[in-house]
Amino acid sequence: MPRVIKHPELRREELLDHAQALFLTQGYDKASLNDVIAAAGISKGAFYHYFASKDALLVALAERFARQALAGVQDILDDPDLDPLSRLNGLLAQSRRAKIETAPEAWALFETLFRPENLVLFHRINLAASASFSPLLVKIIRQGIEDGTFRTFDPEGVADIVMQFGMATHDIIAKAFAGGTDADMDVAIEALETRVRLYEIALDRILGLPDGSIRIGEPGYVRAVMTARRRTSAGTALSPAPAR
Amino acid sequence: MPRVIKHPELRREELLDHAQALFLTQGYDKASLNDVIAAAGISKGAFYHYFASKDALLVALAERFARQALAGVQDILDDPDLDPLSRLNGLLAQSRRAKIETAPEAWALFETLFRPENLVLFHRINLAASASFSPLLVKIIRQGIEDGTFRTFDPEGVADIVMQFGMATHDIIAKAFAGGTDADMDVAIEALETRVRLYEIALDRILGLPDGSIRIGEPGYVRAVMTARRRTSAGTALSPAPAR
DNA sequence: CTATTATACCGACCGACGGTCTACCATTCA
DNA sequence: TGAATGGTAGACCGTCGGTCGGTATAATAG
Repeated sequence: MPRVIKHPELRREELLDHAQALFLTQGYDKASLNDVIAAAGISKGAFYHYFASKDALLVALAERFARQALAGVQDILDDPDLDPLSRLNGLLAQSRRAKIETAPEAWALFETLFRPENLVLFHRINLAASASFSPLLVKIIRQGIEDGTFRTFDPEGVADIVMQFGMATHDIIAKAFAGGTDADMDVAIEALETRVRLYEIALDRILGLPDGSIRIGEPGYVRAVMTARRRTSAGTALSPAPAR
Repeated sequence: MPRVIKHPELRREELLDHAQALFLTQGYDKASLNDVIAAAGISKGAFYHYFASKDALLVALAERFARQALAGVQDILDDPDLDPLSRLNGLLAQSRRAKIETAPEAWALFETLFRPENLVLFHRINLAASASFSPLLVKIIRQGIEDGTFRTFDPEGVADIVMQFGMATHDIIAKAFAGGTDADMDVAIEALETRVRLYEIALDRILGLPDGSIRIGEPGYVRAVMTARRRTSAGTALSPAPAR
């Protein structure tokens, strides 16, 4: 193997890129370190120069995901004109938009992330995301309580519920696409649509808001987005490698 | 090694017992098949006579857990005199009671189950439990809607939320005990107490009930149980094996 | 009471895994 | 020019989940 020397940060990012592709397509356990280093065109020694273990690679990957997700909502966080309810709605809607509408690979990513073989990876991302987002949610909720918009005695608890609902929604989205036929998917979309409505109303009531205040997405939004996706990107999803 | 022949069902249960102990103390990944068969005093060949893979062992274990949990609430399910709200409350309270108050090993189990190394095992149990319990919850909620007690348009969604809340509570309980000092734990208990109250109110409102209808446990219940636990069973928890 | 088949069990063995280690090459700075 | 440094290579190690050929016991049939 020829010896190629690259800028360390570039190497690191490359490793994360290849690890991401392999972990998502094959799962964390099934994708071996040898696969990763082969894809990156690098030796074992070089790998262990950058990461202490396979697990450390996973953690770094999860952190990168969380960082990217945070960057995606930074504008909403920074906007000084937003009241707490609008900011919360913006966050909820954006988290949906970012993962469904934007970069095709981001969608493929979420479609893939909920497969059982990616449980560990998903959990790590979840941890990293919770660590980043929960404090922000708590802050928003606290502001809402102060200015009288929200009414609750447990901001942290509500923030957790918001995160849970968000994750549950993604889970359902993934399952909707996992189903085979178009008819299956229509059923799944319908279920998702009502589920999102339930989450909206649940959050309204938990936060002491009038029904209809929390808007994760307009009614019909999910169906519109997903049928659009279905048209434009059939086969875009990351698929498991055919053989090993 | 002498050849000992046992009744197949007994052997199978024994294998599950040893697997349970090892998976919980060391985690599914860290506990090797060799550990399991050594503990069970059995050969590799014998193991693969009973289970197709290590994963199959995990699935069987998860199913056994779910079966036991279901058995623990069978009386509430069967009681013909319970109205939907009482039945739901009974289920919620019992799920807490069973796992906190009863058999010491059951408690140690739940304390252990939330450790990161048991993620996979936990997830499998969760799946099995959801499969068993969700339909029952849905049925109860449907009845409540029919007789006018509950008001919601998505019984399945509400059932999911109930399960989520239940699991989240266990998570918090485990963390409360994981903390080191007594002061840490007092804080954790307080947090758990308010969190349970939040879940109660959230479910009230999601189900269109007056606040205070859902009772997961009396106020102060968590503190009482956990301090009792702390006195009687310090060190009962399953601890990781010291070395390998 | 055999003969035969089915069942429970054994343990050597396999390829692949994550991880370690030594050697070595390329650059930098003395 | 040469020593030090940090990135890189790949042989190697112990262990893992899983396979396989075989053996002992139990069950059934003739």
